[in-house]
Amino acid sequence: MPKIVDKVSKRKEIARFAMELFAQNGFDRTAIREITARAGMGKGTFYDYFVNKEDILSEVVQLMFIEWTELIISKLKGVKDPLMQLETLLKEGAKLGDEFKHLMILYVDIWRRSVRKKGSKKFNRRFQSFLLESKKVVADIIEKAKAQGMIRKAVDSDVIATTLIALVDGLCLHYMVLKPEIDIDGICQTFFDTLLQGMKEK
Amino acid sequence: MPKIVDKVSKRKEIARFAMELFAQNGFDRTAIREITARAGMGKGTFYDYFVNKEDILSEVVQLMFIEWTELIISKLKGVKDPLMQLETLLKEGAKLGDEFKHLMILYVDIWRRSVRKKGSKKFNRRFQSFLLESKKVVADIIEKAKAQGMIRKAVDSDVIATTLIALVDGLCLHYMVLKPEIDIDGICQTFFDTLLQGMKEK
Amino acid sequence: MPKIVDKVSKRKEIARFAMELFAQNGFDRTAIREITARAGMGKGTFYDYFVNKEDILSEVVQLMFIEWTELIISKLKGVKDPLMQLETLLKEGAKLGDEFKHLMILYVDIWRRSVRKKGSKKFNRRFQSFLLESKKVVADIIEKAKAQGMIRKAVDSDVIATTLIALVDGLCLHYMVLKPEIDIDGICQTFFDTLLQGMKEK
Amino acid sequence: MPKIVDKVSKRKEIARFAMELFAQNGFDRTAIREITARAGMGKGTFYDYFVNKEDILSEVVQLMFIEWTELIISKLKGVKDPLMQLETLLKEGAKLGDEFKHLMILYVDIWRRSVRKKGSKKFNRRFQSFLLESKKVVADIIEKAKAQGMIRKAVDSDVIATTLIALVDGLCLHYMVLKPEIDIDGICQTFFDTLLQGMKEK
DNA sequence: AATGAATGAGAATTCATTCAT
DNA sequence: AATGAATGAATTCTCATTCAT
Repeated sequence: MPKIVDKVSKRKEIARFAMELFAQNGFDRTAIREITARAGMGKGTFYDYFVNKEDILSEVVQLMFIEWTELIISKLKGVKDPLMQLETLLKEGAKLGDEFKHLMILYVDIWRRSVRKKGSKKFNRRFQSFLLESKKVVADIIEKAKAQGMIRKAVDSDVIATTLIALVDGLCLHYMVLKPEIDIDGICQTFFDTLLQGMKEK
Repeated sequence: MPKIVDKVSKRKEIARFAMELFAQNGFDRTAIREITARAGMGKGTFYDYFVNKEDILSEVVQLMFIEWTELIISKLKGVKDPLMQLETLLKEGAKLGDEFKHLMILYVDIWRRSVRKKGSKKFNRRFQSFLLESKKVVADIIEKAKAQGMIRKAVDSDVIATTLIALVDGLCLHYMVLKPEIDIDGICQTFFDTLLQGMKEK
Repeated sequence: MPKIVDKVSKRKEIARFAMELFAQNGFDRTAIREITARAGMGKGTFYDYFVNKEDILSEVVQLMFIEWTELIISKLKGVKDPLMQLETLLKEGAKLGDEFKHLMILYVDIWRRSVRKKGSKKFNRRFQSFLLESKKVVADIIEKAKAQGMIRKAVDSDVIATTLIALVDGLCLHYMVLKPEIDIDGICQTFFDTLLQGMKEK
Repeated sequence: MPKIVDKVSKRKEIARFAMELFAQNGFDRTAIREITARAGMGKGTFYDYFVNKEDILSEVVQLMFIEWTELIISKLKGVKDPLMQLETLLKEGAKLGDEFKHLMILYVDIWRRSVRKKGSKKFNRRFQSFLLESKKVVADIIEKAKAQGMIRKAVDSDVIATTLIALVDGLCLHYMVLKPEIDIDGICQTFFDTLLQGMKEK
């Protein structure tokens, strides 16, 4: 009997190495050879765990999703007030590309693939789930704020969640490119105050 | 020095063909041969106008900027009320990837390159200018709204402009990936109303 | 030594699965993994029964020989007259590639290997036996025709058998490639009549 | 202006090198690298002349056709009597694999590809033309024999030509595999005499 | 005896870039 | 100035075979 390998966990293990490389050089510019070399295995073994290069992306997306979520959760840890949570999310989210540039590079790569509709079914499905779940997390926070009477009941939590999430992504991108010329904290603070004003009970 | 002028305009001419191809297939997946073939010239001639493949990107960014700006201007044409202009900008901007998917593909490609800091100096400078100028256009509209007493004087037009621009980019991306599951018009409308509420005189 | 017997019969069993695959995709394009998968065994086990990939070919040749022979016998079943048997052999043989294309693909693959002298000793020996035995079957029919006074005693049954067998193979090939443009039945009929004329008592 | 190359003649030149290699090792077992190495050029240059590996086969088939035809013509040169020509054709044809084993190996490779219908349109068309033209040459000789009253007018020259060509191919194959055990000259002589008997005026 | 994990040589193909003309 | 012929490094992927368990 040969050594029995947990294919699922080895997939994840390889994907973790791949993620590092994709983050550094992008998906297209990372060769299978590099991935397997870093994982300390033979080139051919890759294909025992992934049907082709594309296949590893969906695994990496899942990994990034987990990493991303853990990051956000750690940022929100200790913040109790729902409104403060939203503000933190915006501020910290916008700066994510600063602290975790490698993740951001991978993230944009994924956006690019997804926009071009080049990815596999599995890849696209996973990425969409990621986006939708992120939105749900934010919507839940807004609902809590509503429940605590901090903002109007009429506020559409889904709409605000969608826009906040999109805004975080947008700011993240802009901040990365314009970094020194932008006071990201001030911008987030001021904008959030203005939006909050609009969400409060008149 | 008429020869110099020729070089410059030929650069632009070639870049226009390149832009079409980059928009279709992305930068990496477009071969020099394809560009020169479409431009009706020999493959080697490319290197008389660009030092390498990377070099053509900065030219293309400028072109995209012009195209992009003209697009936005045409969308805003006829809209007189500054607030309506902002709303239109948001709504139409978010849907740009729908109507002009090819431009969007190119746009994300450029974001990717820029975030990775892989581009040339010239390329990055041009892209930054593009972002800053876009923001300025929006800020001017907000200033007009302030001048007409539609919103509070205290509103920071630069901050709101920055966030709106970033939001447009973010929504654009999300919309492209989640298209069928998102009521983009409704979202933009509701969000803008809320934000506006926060910007109005109490 | 029951184990020995097991090995032999398992060889044949595996070879039967291999034959199907070789017939479909050719020897070179069939992977060991496909064979073992279809045989419901582990990939490594293959090498407990065959020294290498080449080794399975000789087993397959033998199998094909049996299949082939059964096919011919079934075609001749019911035909009593030796001359009619020869005619049937020619007609049906030439059309074999039509009805049993998969066998034909395998057959040509084997010819190719044999002509190139790339095969193992065992493989070549088996293939030669196959050809010689086929000839013998035909020669026997001719002898019967001679015995019944249908053709001249002077006819060299070995020569005619050799040429008829070769002709069947040749026609089979040509028919497969030129199929729609060839009236194979008419050709066989006319040719056989002419040859028969030459074999009959003057 | 760069060096101007006659693409058509260079194609043929490369194909000639390829033919040698295909003849030795078969199409599948010949790497592009080997072809270009023998042709004294870089690996990439191959694709300036052929769209892919398959593409060179049709060129090689044409080459083989020419070589084959010249061979047959040289064999028939000096033979005036049409019947003798047919006999020569049969005898020499059957032995072709002996003298020109390399061509034969290539020939069987081509048969294999054609039977499997794996080849490109161009390849298949060329091979079919080759077969049909060969048949026509033989049919013409038979017509001449008829014209000179050597055989019955009623003989169907097309049918006999088709079978003779097929027989040559079949014998060639059998002879290559069974060589030492076969008196090919005797077989051809005897068979042809018998067939001739059937074709003569009663 | 049986197995499947691991391997790496080797295949076809692409393409930015150079350079002789 | 313009060109296209030539190149070779690099890429993805396949698969017969080995071997530890």
